[in-house]
Amino acid sequence: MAYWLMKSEPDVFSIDDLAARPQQTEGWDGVRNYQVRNMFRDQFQPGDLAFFYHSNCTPPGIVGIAKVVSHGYPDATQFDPESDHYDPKSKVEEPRWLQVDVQFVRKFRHSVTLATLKEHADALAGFQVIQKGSRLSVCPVRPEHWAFILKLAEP
DNA sequence: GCCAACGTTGGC
DNA sequence: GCCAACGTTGGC
Repeated sequence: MAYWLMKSEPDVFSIDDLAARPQQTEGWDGVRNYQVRNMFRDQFQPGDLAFFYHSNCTPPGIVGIAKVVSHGYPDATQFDPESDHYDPKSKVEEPRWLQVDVQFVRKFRHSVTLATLKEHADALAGFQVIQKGSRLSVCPVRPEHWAFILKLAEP
């Protein structure tokens, strides 16, 4: 079982939105980055856990946990001309973009802000989110980092 | 296959 | 709103 971090802008889709969905489950669609596509395709497994990260907000940080509940599968929005994520170059026979489904697990009483994460740069060496210029919307989390951050969130 | 131009992300 | 960092595109 692997650990992940998934970013979302709370104005667009927050952890509270996830908790309010039917079955508390939502398709993580609209990702248009090949590295993330490959992670969805090759590495994501049902049962994996992910930190839910709020980006582009004040303050940015990890706000809770979601569970991966599907393998990677074609993202329907790439074929929908009405969608913001429409990709005219993607073919149904050969979908370019994948999504996974995630389910709400819990929200932290206190989120772990980016500033807090940076204060623990030593313990979190190699953690992508505190790397300057890190822009991947989905990234792997090492088990020791996962455990360390959990202790920050729920001491 | 290089690389400049462009678009996007996301912290501040 | 600014801007640094990065990914992608497309001309050559």
